[in-house]
Amino acid sequence: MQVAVRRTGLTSHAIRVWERRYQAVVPHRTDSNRRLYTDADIQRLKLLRQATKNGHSIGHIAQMPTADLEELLRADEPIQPKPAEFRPSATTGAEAAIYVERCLSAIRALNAAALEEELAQASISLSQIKFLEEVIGPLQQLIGELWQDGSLRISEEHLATAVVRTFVGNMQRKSQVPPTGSGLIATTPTGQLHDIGALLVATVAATMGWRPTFLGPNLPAEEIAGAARQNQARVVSLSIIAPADDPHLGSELARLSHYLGEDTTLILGGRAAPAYLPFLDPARVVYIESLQNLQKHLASTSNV
Amino acid sequence: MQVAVRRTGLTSHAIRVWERRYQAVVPHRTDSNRRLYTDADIQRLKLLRQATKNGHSIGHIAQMPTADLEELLRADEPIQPKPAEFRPSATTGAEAAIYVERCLSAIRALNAAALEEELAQASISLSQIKFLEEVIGPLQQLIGELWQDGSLRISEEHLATAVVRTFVGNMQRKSQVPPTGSGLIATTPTGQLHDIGALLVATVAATMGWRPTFLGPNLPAEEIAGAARQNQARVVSLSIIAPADDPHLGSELARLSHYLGEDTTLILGGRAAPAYLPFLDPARVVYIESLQNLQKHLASTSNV
DNA sequence: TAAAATTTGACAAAATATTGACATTGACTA
DNA sequence: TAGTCAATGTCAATATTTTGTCAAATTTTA
Repeated sequence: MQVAVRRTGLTSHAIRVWERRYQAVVPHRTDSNRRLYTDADIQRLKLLRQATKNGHSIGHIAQMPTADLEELLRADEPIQPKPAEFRPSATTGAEAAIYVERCLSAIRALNAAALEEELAQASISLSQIKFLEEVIGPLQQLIGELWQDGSLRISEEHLATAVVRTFVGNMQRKSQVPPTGSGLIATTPTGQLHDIGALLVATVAATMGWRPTFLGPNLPAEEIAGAARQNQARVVSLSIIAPADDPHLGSELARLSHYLGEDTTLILGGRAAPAYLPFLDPARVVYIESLQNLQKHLASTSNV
Repeated sequence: MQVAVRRTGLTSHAIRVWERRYQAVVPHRTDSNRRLYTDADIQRLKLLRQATKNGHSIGHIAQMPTADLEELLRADEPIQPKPAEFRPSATTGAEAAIYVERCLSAIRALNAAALEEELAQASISLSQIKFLEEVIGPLQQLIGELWQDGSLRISEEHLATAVVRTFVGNMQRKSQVPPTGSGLIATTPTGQLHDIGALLVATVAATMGWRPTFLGPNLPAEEIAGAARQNQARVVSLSIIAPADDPHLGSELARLSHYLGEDTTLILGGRAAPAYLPFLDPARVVYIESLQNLQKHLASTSNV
């Protein structure tokens, strides 16, 4: 299955040869002898790939239990020191909301370690895209609203931002598959100070084989265009949260669109983004309202 | 095993020759005669490497029990910081400078992956405190200067900030030892927008058994005091880079000092910090000019 | 029919191991 | 002062193993 290829970042040859030589992953077959990989198989292949990238020889690790592989990676990359801990799993729909709730409690307690533990739990128990879209996204929004209210202290907001940014930044790094795809710039334009949205975009792009470059918030049009050129980016993605009536932003975006080459697509996302679409040539810009949408769009563009 | 090379920072040649000549570490072998290192082997190699860097000859220490090696390194530590014109520190200083140079190249290429790789290399090759003080610190300063010059683009600065922050944030988390010590707040006061310095403080504190809370930049005195109270922090650390003549900052600091309980120490660090010492009661504030200094101070305070 | 998947055998590139040599360095000695 | 020598890291040459990729033949899918 070529789905496996896309999701693991391995070549089909490699997957088959690992199966043939080491029985690293032995998938089920259809009646017509096609391989059928489960999510667990995919996950295991990803772990194997990561471990081999860290220098382990495939011959040695191919037969390890998956749990040992996770342990191995944790030892190599001392970035995820959290041992999993069992917890009554909530109903799938409300599960994300529960995590958001718990995260907020940790923030209120100014407890960075607890917040991080919650995020780690959530990211394990949810699929990546769900985690980003249903935990990180709502959490950010909630923090923003409470902050507007005045019912969240600045220090609480700061702590949350610091922890979330490091966590998602790690996710991006960890989920980077090999550089098969083209470049993508993720940032926010002048006046937009919140860059977590752009970081989410970079993370999703990384898992899909793109080569994302995250440039943080508040970047002038010229800078964005320059970076896009230097990185030969085929996509520039901007996150625009608020306000919906920035008098400069419209022209800034128009200018950016003008600077970008014909072969570079502009993607806008974020709550306030629709307000600025009229400033742009509809043929040159794509508005995405969710990360799943982004995922689809990147998938459809990547082969061109 | 190539893993050994990556995790110890030694060359494969060195590892083999140490084995051949001194039996420093004799790993198990596979059927096909490949070396297989255990975690303990790796740890021992790391210790040996560190010890040889401190000037011990490998021939003398290669056969020592691992416990003695640890002892040896502990004994060396306090000696290292002292001699400023000593040769070892000169060589390692040069080594750090090389890393800084390479990091800058990666930044100029807008290559986040390369930058991160350099940081990882440097952090393996240098002791933690040196890495923070001689690589991260100078790199931040260099970036600041180039940015003032206008010879560093905003996008480059943003990228560097994002990568460095994630990297150091990870370090803090990873080096957190069990929470034996008291609480510490690391942040910057109103007007101070650069928070990497505070992050460094949190990292050093984490390694020393303190329980640091990093609150990001630009926090009003009331917020800082509130967070300190809530976290029962015994130390509040502020990083003050520039400018040295902020008209509000003096009174802000005085106010903060007033809010803090008698048992809470205020630590100031950063280039512009000395300018604001006159605003504070000398008995209630400590100025630290380097991370090593901070390390000493925390060590002397922690047992009280 | 064209594209994609499977199997098998083969091959080339990369990694590892072994051995011996070489250059540098610092200490000791004539 | 110059020379000797041991210690140490690096390198080259060669043999062996490991591993990713490819090509060809065949089957399945769209």
